[in-house]
Amino acid sequence: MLETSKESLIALCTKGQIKQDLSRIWSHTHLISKLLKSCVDRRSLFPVQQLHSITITAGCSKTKFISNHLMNAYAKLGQLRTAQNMFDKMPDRNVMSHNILIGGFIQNGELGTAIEIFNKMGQRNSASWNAVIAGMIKFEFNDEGLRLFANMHTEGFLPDVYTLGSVLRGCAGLKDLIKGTQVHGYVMRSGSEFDLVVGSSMAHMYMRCGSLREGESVIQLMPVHNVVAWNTLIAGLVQNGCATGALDQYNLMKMAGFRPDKITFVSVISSCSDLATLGQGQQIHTEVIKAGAMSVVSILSSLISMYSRCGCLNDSVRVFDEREGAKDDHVLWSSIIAAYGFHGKGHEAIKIFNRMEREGLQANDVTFLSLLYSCSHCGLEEKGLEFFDLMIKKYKLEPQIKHYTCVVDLLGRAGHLEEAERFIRSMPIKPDTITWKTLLSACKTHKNADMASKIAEEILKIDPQDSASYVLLSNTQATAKRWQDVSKVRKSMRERMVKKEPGLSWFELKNQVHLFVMGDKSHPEFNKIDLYLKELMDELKLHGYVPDIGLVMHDMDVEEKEYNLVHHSEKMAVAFALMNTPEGFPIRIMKNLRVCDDCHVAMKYVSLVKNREIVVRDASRFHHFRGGSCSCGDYW
DNA sequence: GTAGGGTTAG
Repeated sequence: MLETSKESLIALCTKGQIKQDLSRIWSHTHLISKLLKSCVDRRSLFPVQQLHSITITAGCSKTKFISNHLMNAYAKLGQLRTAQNMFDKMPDRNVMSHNILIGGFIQNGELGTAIEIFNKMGQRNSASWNAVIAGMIKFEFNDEGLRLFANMHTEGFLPDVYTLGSVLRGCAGLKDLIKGTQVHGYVMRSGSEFDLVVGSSMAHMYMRCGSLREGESVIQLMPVHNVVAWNTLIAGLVQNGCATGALDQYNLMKMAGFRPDKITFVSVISSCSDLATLGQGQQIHTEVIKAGAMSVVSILSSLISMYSRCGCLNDSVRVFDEREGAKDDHVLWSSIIAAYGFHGKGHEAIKIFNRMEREGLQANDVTFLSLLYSCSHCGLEEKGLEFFDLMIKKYKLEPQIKHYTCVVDLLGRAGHLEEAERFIRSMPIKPDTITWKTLLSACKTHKNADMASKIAEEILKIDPQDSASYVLLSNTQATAKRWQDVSKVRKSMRERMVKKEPGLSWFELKNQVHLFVMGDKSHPEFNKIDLYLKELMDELKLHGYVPDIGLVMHDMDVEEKEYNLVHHSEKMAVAFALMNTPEGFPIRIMKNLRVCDDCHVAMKYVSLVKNREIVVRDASRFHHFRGGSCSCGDYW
């Protein structure tokens, strides 16, 4: 049929390297289909065109088998118009021809055209359904994808592992636990729960819906694992706030003989960010270098963020400056802007943004969010409002709730409380509890107890169980010495059974994390710490420290109040750190809530009296205490 | 043909 010899055909597609398995193929048509496939894998279009003309000369270009494969190659290599032309001219299209074209359009982002082809198909098979369902879910039309899954079922097609994988991804995208659990039922009935892809997708679905336990058990029940299954588990743990568990699984994964890939690294680096365990972060950074992955943009952005959140801004800057690979990736620029902002260096953040504009890089919504955040955290109200304007007018970006909340923060921190409230009420999006809480926190900073009560009401209308708001409100009232109001807040908390989130601080010593819970005596060295704390506080008092007992919520006498204040988790952590580190060694402490006023004052005294640099990361930012003052300028 | 990830307000 074909004049061209086998060897020259193979040479054409494999750059002269004749492969054993290819030269064993006898049928020319079979060989051509194999060669086309290899061209797609190597993403080279030229040999495809060559093969096309050869088949035309040989007169076999119109056979169904060959033309389907040619069309597939064109479609996969982005030559959709050519593929469609062939499709239109095909005398006898079959289901496969349709499916190929659908897949091609989906891969090239033309979902609409793919759906059109699907709708016009007279006959479909499971693969046709799978292709459109996967496409819909890929482009986040999850609802539509799931609807199609139901249609597929009513038309008598049985879902296979491809269908189930896509559908589970759709449920994950929608965070729809109910639908996801129903699909779990299908999975069990079809006996595909042990399939690697289905299992990982299902575990991912559960974890995205917050069902950590179910996700873990799906993974554990799988008889065979691969890197993706491990990654699903590790990422699921971090995303559900279980960073310690993620790092444990990471170690187990390595012990089981799996090599972490870029996605594993991203997840574990982000765990170190959450825990602010610098030592482990550095260790993983070394592993990344050894694995030769320092040019992967997602890893670099995680590293920049990790170092910043561990209190080492210099290292963030170093990773950014020495970045290999994509120098113009806007995510890296956004990361470094956020890193500066996290440390209260708004002017530096703005400089980076200006450089970004000069270099013609496209800032996106995240860039602006980081920028607004940086401005509000160092009192650059005017600048921040300018950027908000720039974002809308010049960059044509539609602000999201997060951006609006930043603006509220900008206005509120600067003391323009009424303007902030007006701004919230005039927003085109409905404010959420976070937006209101931002304003409430500004009320506390500026000691406006009346407004605080009003704003707290708004929040409790949306979420009556929001403990942080009760605490903020009560603290604001306490600052204004409105004791009756304080007890009113506490009463309603009791009535509604709202529990205050306990204050936690932790400190990393020799790669081990020591956790301190407010008022908790369970640390093995509690007695020693307690004794040391007492001495420390007395020493601070000699230098002028006065405990701010107004902040303690409970009805107690002065001595008890002081005792309570002394056992705030960050004070216990700093005592433990002072006891266990050499003189002059900087101390890094992390806290889950915002640092309280009294601890903030005490830390300043500690840094002065003990001549130590203390870095405290609280729920919203960093505080660098040195020589009796704090980098936040008492503004947090 | 299929799965898992990064920067981001409080």
